[in-house]
Amino acid sequence: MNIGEVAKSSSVSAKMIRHYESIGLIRTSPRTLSGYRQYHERDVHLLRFIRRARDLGFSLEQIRQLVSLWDNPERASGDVKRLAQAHITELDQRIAALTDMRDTLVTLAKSCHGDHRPDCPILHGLARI
Amino acid sequence: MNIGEVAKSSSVSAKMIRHYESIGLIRTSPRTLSGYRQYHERDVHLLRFIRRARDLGFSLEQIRQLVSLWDNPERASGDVKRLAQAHITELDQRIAALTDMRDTLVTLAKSCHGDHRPDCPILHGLARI
DNA sequence: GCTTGACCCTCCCATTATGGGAAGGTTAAA
DNA sequence: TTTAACCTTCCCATAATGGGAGGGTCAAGC
Repeated sequence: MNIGEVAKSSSVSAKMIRHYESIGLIRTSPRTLSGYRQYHERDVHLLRFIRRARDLGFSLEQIRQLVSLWDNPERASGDVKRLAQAHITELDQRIAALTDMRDTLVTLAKSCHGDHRPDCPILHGLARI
Repeated sequence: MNIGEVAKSSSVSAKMIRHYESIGLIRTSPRTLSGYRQYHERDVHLLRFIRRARDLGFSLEQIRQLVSLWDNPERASGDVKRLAQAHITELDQRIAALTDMRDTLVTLAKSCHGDHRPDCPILHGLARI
């Protein structure tokens, strides 16, 4: 399989596949005589795994750990669970921070009459420390 | 005031103040003969405004618009409110996306016994498309 | 056999917001 | 006068992704 076909079936762009190779997230693939990268079905699986983990907000560094666990039949499921739970905690913190921002903005926006008059509590609220 | 003092009282690093100047978010400041940037109290206010907007998740492009509204006594409060509400919508979408990720991960983690055994539903869940 | 279009290759640059650090000039206090 | 704490500009780095240039390759149709 050439890179384009793998890209299509894994939903990871060819650009990104080359990038993942260059940073060592996936192994370098064999090449044809003319230099084309050659892939197999198992590469598609790995790339789908990576894509899905990205969609779930894992960083490439975290995915690197997940991949090494995935590759390793010796790993304990506890290792994977710990990684997942650390990531859940991280997501919770980001959600809480965004929710705080949102609530502050909603409060500011409520107090603004939002018409043609120049006076605006949102700007006052932003200016005040 | 030199840049270091402004940085301290606005909570915006000197590095960032120079950067904001270079991208035209704030005006170029006057210099001393030896080239030191000189600031006044109103610059501290503006930088605090920017800092607070950043903390609320506004991008620098959005802040550029807010600053021009702030600077402009002619602007209608409705303009500001529209910007704020667009940003609230954006925050809501990001919160929803993160919450989805979190819920998926929690479901996966729950189904994983998390002990020394190698079998792990989290990895199966990530691998499945 | 030759053209053509769809591939593929590498390399460089851009994004967003922030920071590190080098190399060198300035200021103020001891 | 020395010295420490400033300041300056310039280059590089981050994370993840994409755009595009310049050029090679492959397969199908003529």
